[in-house]
Amino acid sequence: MAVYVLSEGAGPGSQVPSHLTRIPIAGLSPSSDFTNKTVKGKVIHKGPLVTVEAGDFILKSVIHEEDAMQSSCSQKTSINIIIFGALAENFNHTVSQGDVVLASGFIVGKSPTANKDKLHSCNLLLSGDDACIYVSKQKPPDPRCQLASKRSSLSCPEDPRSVKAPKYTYVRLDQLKTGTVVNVYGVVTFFKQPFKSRGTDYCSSLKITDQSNKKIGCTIFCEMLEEHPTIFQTGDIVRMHRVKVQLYNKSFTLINTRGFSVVTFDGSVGVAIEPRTSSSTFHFDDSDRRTVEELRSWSASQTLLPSVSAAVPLSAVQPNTYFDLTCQLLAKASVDTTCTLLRVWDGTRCPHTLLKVIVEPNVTEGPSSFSERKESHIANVLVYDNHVEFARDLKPGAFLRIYNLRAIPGSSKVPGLTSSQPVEVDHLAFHLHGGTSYGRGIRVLPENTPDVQELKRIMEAFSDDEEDDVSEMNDSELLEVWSTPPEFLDGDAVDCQTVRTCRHRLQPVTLSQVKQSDPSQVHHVRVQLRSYQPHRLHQALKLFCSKCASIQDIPDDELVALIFSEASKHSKACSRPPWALAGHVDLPAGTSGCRSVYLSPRLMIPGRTDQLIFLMGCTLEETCQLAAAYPNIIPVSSSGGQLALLDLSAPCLFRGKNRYYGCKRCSEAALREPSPEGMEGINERTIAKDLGVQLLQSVLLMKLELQDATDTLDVFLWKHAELFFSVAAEDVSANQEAQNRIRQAMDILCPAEGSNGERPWLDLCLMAYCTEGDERKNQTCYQICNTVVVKPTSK
DNA sequence: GGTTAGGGTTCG
Repeated sequence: MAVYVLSEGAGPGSQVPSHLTRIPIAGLSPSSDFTNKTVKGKVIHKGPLVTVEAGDFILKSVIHEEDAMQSSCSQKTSINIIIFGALAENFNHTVSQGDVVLASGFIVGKSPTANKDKLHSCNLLLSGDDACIYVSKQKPPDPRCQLASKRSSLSCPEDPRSVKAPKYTYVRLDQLKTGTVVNVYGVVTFFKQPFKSRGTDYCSSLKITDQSNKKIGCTIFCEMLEEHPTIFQTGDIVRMHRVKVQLYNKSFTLINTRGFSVVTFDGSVGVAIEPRTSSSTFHFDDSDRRTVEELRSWSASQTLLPSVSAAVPLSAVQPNTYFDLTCQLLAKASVDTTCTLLRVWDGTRCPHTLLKVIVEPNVTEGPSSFSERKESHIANVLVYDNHVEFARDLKPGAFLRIYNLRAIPGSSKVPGLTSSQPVEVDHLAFHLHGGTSYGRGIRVLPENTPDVQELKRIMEAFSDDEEDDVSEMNDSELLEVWSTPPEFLDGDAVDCQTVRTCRHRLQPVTLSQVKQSDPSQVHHVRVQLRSYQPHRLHQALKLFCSKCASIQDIPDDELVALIFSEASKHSKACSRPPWALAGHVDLPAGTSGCRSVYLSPRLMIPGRTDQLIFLMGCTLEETCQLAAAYPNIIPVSSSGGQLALLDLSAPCLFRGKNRYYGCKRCSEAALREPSPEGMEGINERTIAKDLGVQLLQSVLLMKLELQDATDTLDVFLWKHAELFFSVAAEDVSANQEAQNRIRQAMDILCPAEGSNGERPWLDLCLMAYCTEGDERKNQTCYQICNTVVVKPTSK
């Protein structure tokens, strides 16, 4: 007694046991013997599953013989079939209307409904061990059927793997149509952990992209947390079924609809494809596997996608940065109603002195003290507001990822019972601010994730015994390991000047192996830096347009100064735009005179009238001086009697020491009145939007020559350059400290010829990819990814 | 069945 699903396309006949013979429906009569006989028909009606008593069922169906054997129009070729017991339940799960079935082991009875339904005068009764139904799926059935096929362990007698589940079709993100319900695949470029909405559900917010390069926002409302996407980091791949395409703010958004389901995969090339889903019905076949692999490979080659991970180990945390921390919770304590202390570690030691928070032992969950050495590896994380509720459910021992954690230097203002720790410059405090901006939140990581496995490996190697520490090795030992070719080194034995922040579980390879590998792969290497370009680090700073992907040098100051002086020559009285108010601003002391400015009356809010000024007739030098006093300056000049923006070769905006440029190709720049809504949180993005300017982004671009015992290799440092140096590219142009940080890092990684410094070994994650441009088509390039320079521990 | 939100850092 079973329902067998036959493989697609083979036709029911080919996989049915050969001792069975098919007979026509029309010729059935109650008296005959039907041992080893079958009838075949399409299911034209499928009744509900009726429970007679617990575990006993009846189901009525009608099949129609389409390729009627020896039949004429007048003959009855549709017949009722009544199925009993577990077979009925099985049939209900497996068979859909439209399927073609072949039944055997039946009894033929007299149909009591023949007069009413005008069907065959007989019916087929299927019950007991002899009854059998072979199904040939004719169309994609309700996806819920897959659950049934798993539960009831349906199989085809010849080949269990031939059970074909329906094939879903997936819409590329540039093919979305408003109002349709679609299935999609995408690489996550932004996400928020589910947070409580004002309604009844939790809300997940994410943005995804695919090979079409379209970025689509998605909003998922589900009451149950487990129904939400299980996203651990940007770069993860999601597959969503039954999301509706809506238009919001002229952009498509995807929102879950009835029957929504989502599966998430790790997005890294080379990591096992393990679906993360709460859905027990989910379907995954070779074509899904292919899709995931293609998206991984494509994503790895995209320099425009956000960093694969913002994850930084405690050993590489820099003050004044936001980062993601993968860690284990050791203990926690409620500080007050809006703040909870999480004591965490990741097995590495932060070179900065960390803030100490003292709480009473009786409010601490988990151990209230640790060995001195372990204590030095523990970070105190203060989580606020909405995160307090989430933290309440966390258990010591859990593995966590804390998103958008902020490292604040020198802060001693901590609520509750704190030590009277003096404010020292090097003290670092970790805050998870309230809200969900930038995906702020906490997620518990399951034990089987690669990240947690890696964490455990590091933690197991941790010893409370100070002597075991590698840093305690004497110089001659260090010299010995440093002069050993990298392929002979144990992965952890050397103090490396860099650490990888990725989760690829890859064995390090040599550069010669890298060169022999296929492109679109990720490699881990241990190398030295032989040389790098440009040596004048300010030349490493470029301007990048995220819209047209062009990259250009930062305009030379002389050129910019020339544009300003030319513009100021032509700055005579001109008609002001109807919305603007005209005024004057005094030049800084030491220079004489004053200059025309224009203001928007929308900004004439007490206390903030000078938030944004349009400045006319100033030299570059004067503008820079005024930028110290006015937070936002837009240089303008007179053009044809009208007030106009300067040529986009010059900065379109000064904000303090920062200058912002627009893309000439992608901007439709014009002087427009600032939008009032922008004034609440005025910044370079809101201003650029008002002016129609596509802002150029500061990026760092360097070429590094790597070497090991086997070969040398030129690689780029671009997409993850900010992570590598722990600086914001934007700061590099205006901030001496950021410039020094890069200079110092490069001096350590690649000491100048003749200096005493040894070239340190570097653990790097390298991404290989093919260039797509016409000129250098199919050339393999390499970029350093997921790698952070570690500063030597301050003595 | 309809609603929630619609990314863009902070009180600490």
